[in-house]
Amino acid sequence: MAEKFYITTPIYYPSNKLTLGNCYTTVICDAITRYNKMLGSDVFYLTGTDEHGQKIAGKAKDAGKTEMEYLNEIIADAKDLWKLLNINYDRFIRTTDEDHVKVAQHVFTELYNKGYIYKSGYKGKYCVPCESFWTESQLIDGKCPDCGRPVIDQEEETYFFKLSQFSDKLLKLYQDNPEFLQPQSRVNEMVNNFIKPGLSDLCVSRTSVKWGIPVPFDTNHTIYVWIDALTNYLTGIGYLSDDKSFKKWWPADVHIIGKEIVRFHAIIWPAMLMALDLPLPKKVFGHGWLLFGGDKLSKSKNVDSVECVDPRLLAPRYSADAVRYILLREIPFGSDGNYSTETFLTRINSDLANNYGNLVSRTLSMLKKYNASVVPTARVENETSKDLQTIVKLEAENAKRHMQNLDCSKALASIFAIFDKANKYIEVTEPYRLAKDESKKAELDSVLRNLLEAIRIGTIHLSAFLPDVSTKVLDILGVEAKLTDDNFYALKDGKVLEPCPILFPRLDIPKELEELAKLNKQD
RNA sequence: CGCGGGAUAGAGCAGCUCGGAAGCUCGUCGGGCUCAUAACCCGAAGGUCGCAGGUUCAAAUCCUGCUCCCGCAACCA
Repeated sequence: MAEKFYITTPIYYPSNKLTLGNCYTTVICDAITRYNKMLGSDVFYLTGTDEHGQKIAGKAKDAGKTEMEYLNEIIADAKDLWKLLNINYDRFIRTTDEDHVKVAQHVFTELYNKGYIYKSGYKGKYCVPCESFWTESQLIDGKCPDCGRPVIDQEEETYFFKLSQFSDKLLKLYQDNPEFLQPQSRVNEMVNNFIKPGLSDLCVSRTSVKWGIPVPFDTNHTIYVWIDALTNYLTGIGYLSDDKSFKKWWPADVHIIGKEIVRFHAIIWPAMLMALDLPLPKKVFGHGWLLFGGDKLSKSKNVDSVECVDPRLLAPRYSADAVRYILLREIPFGSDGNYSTETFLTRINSDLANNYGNLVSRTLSMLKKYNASVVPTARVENETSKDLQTIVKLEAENAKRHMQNLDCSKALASIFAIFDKANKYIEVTEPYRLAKDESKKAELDSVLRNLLEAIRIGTIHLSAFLPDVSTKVLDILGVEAKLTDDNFYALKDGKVLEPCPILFPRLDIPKELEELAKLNKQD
């Protein structure tokens, strides 16, 4: 019986088109999904969008559209983007989906009936034109941080969730389950910043925000973001609508999120689930950010004007695999990482074109020249071949181990160590020299065979990360993307291999930078 | 003293838990090879490991103080 694995991205806020930063989380989850499937797990991958709130309503109004008109356009773009990047999600959930509205309302009512939600008042600084509440600390020079206009004291009737009751339970959760929130530093942050000082009750409804899900028993209120957004993880797998599915998938195995929303997922979300008597997710992982020249890539900052970071432009030009690769490889998992177009292009050249692409190319080329493209059967074992096999197996194991820790970056480093070793193996064995001596034919065949097997094993692992190129190579080799046993010789003896096209053309980086800058200006 | 993270070769990072000859990738320079996508392989240059003290036979690694950068700071995802 296959093990189940339920993984989620956050639901993104579509106040603008999704960014490369959103792609980061989504691609990571996709790679983890594919890898786990390859290991034989039964995986459910949920992603989607959080579509309510003041900002969306305002954006739609500015564009002269209804909320749904506005949202449908952005969501269509998001889905196109995921298609472009080969994202294999199982469901794209929208908080405006009918089943989700029911879940959010059900959860709100349930919490109310259980006595975890009560009605009270919320006092705060209010900006009338923006229709937004702000805290004292958010104000800039005592004025609205959004529009810079003066704010007034205002009280609003709201419902509160008794978050304050959960401090001890959350502390115990972290203590009993060190795996629950990762990386570990995030736990300290939560405990020191929020739990130790004491949790306050949480405002869970608004009367001032109209674009939202109505509180079912008090329709003057809309359900505020927390209950609306977080419960998507329940809706996505059939809570209330498909009991069998829900029982199969819940609890989530991991919520992959950005570090900016750790608080919601590590404090509010488990508290809500405890109140509902539902099992808690097994793990919440708060990853770092894609930094762009030291800044966070955000929807509000106009980084596009500085450099091209639009995946919609990069993926068609350099392949989805290349975009996936830079995201998965360059940022150490759990920390922030720097992104720049130059790094991106350099990685394509050095890792994808030179290391991997060229390895495949030179191997198949030698196979064609020296053995008529036929997979050789000879197996002359010696120290060199054993060394290659040892490293390949070791790094394959390392990749697997890193993926158990969700660390795509390190897993890819291990996989590329396989290709690196194969390139060195060619240097040591000098097949082109063996080819000149007919008495060395068996040795030559053996070298070619070992190279093909190393490529096969590395590429199988790679297929979770770079599905397009891996499929191409594995098709040529005639094997499936399955992590099987440790057998080094799995290719079919005597199979004739088709020639391989250039997998990643080498780029002229200065020229590409120039062209990208031009394309960028046109937008 | 609000909390957390960071400061290591031109760039990006690892090493710090459990002190013991400073490592990886890219770039630069030199050499080799020729199967390959001017690719591949080998070698070299380049660092007072943020600053100042302390512990120790020995500190990037432990302790103390300081400087600078980034994020969070409760209802802004």
